[in-house]
Amino acid sequence: MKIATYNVNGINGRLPVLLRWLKEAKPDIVCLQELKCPQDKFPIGEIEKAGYMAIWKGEKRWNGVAILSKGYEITEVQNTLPGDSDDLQSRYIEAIINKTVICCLYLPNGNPYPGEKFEYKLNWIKRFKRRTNQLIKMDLPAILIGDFNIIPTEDDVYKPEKWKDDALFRTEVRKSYQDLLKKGWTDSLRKMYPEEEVYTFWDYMYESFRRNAGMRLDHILLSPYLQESLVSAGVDKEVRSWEKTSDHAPVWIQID
DNA sequence: ATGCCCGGAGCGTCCGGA
Repeated sequence: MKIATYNVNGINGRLPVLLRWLKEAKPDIVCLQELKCPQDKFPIGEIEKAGYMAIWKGEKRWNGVAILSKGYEITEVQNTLPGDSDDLQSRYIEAIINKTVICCLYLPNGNPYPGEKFEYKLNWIKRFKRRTNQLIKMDLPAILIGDFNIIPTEDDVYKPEKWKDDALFRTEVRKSYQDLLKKGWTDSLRKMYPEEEVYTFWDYMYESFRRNAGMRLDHILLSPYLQESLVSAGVDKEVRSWEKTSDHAPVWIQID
């Protein structure tokens, strides 16, 4: 089973790129972030024509997450992250597909630091950890997948010294990612590529892609139940070079 | 390197992103 995540940065503007990638990469399950479309503007017709079922949680202008599946039925578990009924941002959707819990997330960016947005990010992480700890206790096949907006280590960004006080790289944010790994979650891309440079995002500005000034923000974490099932993983970096592309590239794993 | 690029909303020019 091939499972992928792709921050599309606007699903309607990105539709030709998304459909081309789906056709070429043939993932079974896809988690999308930054739909940037209201609930009733999700292009479900085109997605179905491409052979996928979908569930999604839109928002008028920003955020928005979706889960696509080819062949396997999707059972939605929840489409908000529990723990704050005042939080109306569409950043979390969870489903069971092929007996596996798929947690699709678009974790807040948190910039500028310090400030309200950074505090919102820390709170969101706290709520997320409550859910991930529940899943660990249940000892079942589960996957945390999406745009974490966290650069896990100094090896995951082109010039770490420039990002010290950025919300993507602050020590407390990095620590929270390491805490997930300590609880038993496996960073699948890092497991498959322990030494290599793995970037998933390149800014539109400053010719970042040409200079390979990238960072690793999109992650796929496996519950202990699944850690021996990981077969392969990768980043479809060439998609970042296509016309009218996203600033993120698709990331995928293959599990037994 | 963050003034520089994008998408969305909507029609001038913001906001948010990372």
